[in-house]
Amino acid sequence: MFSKACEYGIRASIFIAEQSLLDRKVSLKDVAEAIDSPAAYTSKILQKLSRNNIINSDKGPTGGFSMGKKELEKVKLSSIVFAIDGESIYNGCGLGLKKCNEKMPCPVHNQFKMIRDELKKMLETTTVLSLAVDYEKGFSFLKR
Amino acid sequence: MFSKACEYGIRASIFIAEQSLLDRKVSLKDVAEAIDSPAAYTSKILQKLSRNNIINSDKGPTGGFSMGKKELEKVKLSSIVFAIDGESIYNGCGLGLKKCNEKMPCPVHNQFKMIRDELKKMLETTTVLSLAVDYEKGFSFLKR
DNA sequence: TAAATAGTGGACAATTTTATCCAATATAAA
DNA sequence: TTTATATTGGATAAAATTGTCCACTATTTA
Repeated sequence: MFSKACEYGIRASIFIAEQSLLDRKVSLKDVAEAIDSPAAYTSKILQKLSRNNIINSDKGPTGGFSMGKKELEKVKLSSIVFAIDGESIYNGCGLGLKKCNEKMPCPVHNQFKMIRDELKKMLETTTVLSLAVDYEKGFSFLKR
Repeated sequence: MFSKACEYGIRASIFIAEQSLLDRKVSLKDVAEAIDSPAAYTSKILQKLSRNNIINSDKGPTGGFSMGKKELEKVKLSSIVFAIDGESIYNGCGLGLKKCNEKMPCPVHNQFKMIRDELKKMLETTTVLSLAVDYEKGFSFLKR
């Protein structure tokens, strides 16, 4: 469904969000351990999220990654997916045709449209904050 | 959503099905041209479909690929996806966790389950035959 | 101002996926 | 039985994705 990079990105964001709720900045190492991902690769992904204003990053001692109140309130899963995987999830044809629309649809255009629209709605309405709160309560897990 | 191989596989199956409705066998070249895919790569995919009894393949002159009446009636998209991409679409965790279930869910487990179940239902109820019939009527396209 | 810390950026490596090439096999028709 | 045709299987190659390494920059604290 998503690229590995995107999966790491979502998991990392949830962890950073949760720690930010507790007023804690986290280091790259913290993140990689919390979500069980390769640190250096995760670093690249966090850079992307940072450039897209989804998370903050601060250098130097006492530095690390965090999310501000504003970000916590407004960041949806869709922002993360878009920042990392682009809009192919929404636009791309299910059968890989370059052009595929109502006028000239691939054979499964309508069937896929249904699913895709559901997915889109889900991503656009699910906040990282809500996922972080559940995670904080121990209702969900970021590794294993 | 699916691998490129799987996209080619679905498109190829629809084309072969449609031609079989007209009692025509098609060659690898025919398929590759009809769905605009690399021939040699498509060959590997057709082999996989053939071994999974989704299509027939006959060697020699007058050989080619085809689908029998039985196959035409029973082959669903799910069979093709399973033959090529395996069951990761159904089982795999949306966030890439090795273990993810009701007891120990990833943060988006339930949200993804909804979408995935819809997708599964769609794949399991959509026959290649129905897609081939639409394609035959000019309602849908396999390239561009 | 020096030292220690933490993210950044760029080059590089491994793996997986996608794609190509060609000799071998099977088969139909002449 | 020879020839032509079409798929098969194996080896390779190219491209994309995933993952690693290391020197550099920024920043805090002593």
